Amino acid sequence: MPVTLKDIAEKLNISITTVSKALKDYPDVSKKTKRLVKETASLLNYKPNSFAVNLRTKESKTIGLIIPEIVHHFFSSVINGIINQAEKKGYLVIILQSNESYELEKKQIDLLLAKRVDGILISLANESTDYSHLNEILNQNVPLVMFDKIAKLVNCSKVIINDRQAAAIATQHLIDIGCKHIAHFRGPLLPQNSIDRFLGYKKTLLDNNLKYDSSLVYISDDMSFENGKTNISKMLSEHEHVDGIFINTDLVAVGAIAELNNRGIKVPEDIAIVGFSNWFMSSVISPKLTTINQPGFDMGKQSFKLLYKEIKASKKNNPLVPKTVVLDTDLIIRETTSSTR
Amino acid sequence: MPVTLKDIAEKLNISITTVSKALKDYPDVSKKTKRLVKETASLLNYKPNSFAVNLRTKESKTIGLIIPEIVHHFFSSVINGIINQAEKKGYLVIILQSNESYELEKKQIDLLLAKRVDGILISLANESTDYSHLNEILNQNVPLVMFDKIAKLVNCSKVIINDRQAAAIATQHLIDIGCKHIAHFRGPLLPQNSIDRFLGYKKTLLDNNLKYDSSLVYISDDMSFENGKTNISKMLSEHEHVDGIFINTDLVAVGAIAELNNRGIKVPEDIAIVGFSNWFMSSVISPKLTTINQPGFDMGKQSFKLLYKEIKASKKNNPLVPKTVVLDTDLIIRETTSSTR
DNA sequence: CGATTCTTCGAAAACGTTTTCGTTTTCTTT
DNA sequence: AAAGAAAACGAAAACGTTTTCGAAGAATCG
Repeated sequence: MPVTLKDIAEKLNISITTVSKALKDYPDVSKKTKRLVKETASLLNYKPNSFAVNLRTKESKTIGLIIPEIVHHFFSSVINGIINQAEKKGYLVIILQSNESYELEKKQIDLLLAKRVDGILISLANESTDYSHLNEILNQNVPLVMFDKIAKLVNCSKVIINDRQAAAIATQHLIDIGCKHIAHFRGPLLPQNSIDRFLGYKKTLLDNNLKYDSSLVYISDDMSFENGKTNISKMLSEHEHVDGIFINTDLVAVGAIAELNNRGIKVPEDIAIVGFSNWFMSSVISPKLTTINQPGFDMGKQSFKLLYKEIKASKKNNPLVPKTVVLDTDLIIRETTSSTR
Repeated sequence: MPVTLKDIAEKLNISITTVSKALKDYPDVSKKTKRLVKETASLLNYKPNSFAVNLRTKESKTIGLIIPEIVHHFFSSVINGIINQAEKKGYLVIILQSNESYELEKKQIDLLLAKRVDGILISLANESTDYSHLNEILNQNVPLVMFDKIAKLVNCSKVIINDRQAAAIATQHLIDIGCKHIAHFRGPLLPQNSIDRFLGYKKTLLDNNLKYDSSLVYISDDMSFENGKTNISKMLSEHEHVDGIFINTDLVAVGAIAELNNRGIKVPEDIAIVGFSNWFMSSVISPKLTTINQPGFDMGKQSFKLLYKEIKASKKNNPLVPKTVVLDTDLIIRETTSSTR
């Protein structure tokens, strides 16, 4: 049987109240009894019963995290950042997966609300277009912070990168090294990310007086390695003089490079490539991929920091104005855009 | 304010007891009141206060998971398997990271015990050689299951692969395709995994009447990409006619391949390579890596299943004999060992 | 020494649920 | 209609903690 306050109290012949207060350094307990209590507490190896503490204090020092998928370099980096930061503040993290499904996302939120977590961090599933489940969180006065894949319309704090700007930098880089006919492999139509990256690509072309040709934009529905290969094949059969491609995600870019290698098309000499996300694999393939670094760890860290502030404010019943943090990305130049062109 | 049993009771002018029993379908409540209670419960959107339930039932339907690192393809697959299976049984998962540090591992265990999770899943840090912290878990009667990186001496259930056999299969494959001088890049000295893989390699050489040469065994301390490159360099300067390498982990193998590519040494024509783990990247590099598939998702699934049984048994105060589940691995033959040799 | 202020302690309520066990009500049977 | 059995309900304790508020004892001051 675990030892309780009562056990300590009986052993010392004092009241439970005094024991509790002694352990929490209340001013109305004498130094002597404090010492006595603390000694026997550690002697008996006393650990407060967190269930009782939760019930009494109405908080569990636990937060929930919902992400589209765990097995994904970017998201696991985010998780890492969140857990690290949370631990520093004494919070534990329950992780759930939406598998990019709206229904599942909804269910996971219900689970977390039922568990009465102190706050929720979420990156939306691609499918999610209805936001009632998110507003449900806010209605119950549970602090909420969204990151990466967000819904602009939901009134909560957010942590994102400037996708549009990052895409512009990537595209500009291709232009700077001399590319004239730049294609784009974009992500699915819905998520804000792929829309913004596409817009950044398009605007940069126009800003540089290059013509925008919609037939040079290919969609990768599932952002897979295969997608990269098939998109390249399609592109090569439809266009002759493409000399650069900005590709939404590294994985797709890696597929594209593999197919180009197969066909004996030289990267970057014939076609230069810029990816997006800086997955680990990008630096170990050949040629190494130039890409946009997406700061996953930092995004996790910032997200928790924001949530933490909200939790503290909400305890004081002191609503906080939602805030959006935009993180810097940077262009990592590697072999797929550099060499003697 | 969240609605409680009391609210429902007052609204219907019955006792809290009856409300509670009605919601849980006790037999001594009439069908009529059950209907009434359930109706108003969903009307008021009643959600049981999990803190109170935890305190009363002494369980939280939450388990803890400690792994060396999250940003790692194999471990994130394991996490995925665990979370998936746990959810099916109504359990949530708190994830912590040991960063391969013994001290941190100890601290994380304390955190989980303080939270009073219903059970703990752990894969050990490489550093861990002292097991008192693990026995502490067992002493407190908290169910414990270890997976992948285990301690044989701790008396709990375990889920592992047969590292020795897998290494034997990998080495035999190299022999079968004609390799005569096979090197081994092993992991650190401590973890059981790298010991077993080394032993599998050695035994297979001897079984095939090839001589075992300890100078052909190189250690990768941190199992990194760089490790692979430096090991190759060292090996090439010390040995001339190595024609095959069995490498403990895919990442190291990828580094090795990169260095061999740099030096114009052909894989697999000059040197064939077999990796270990089947990380995602292994199938996207060139040449594609032959490797041992380590079933991460399934390992997570089996680990939770075992833990679940232990939790149920422990509730009945009915100790369970620890069991060790050994999962199958398979050899995935790709380009680094196949071609026209 | 009496009155006042500090210092130190403890009784008790509260958090919301589950469950035991006794009581009341209803139904069946003769 | 009385007695017994069955069905339906509720009082109360318990889980272990936190915190308010009052009281007792010790110290201070005039």
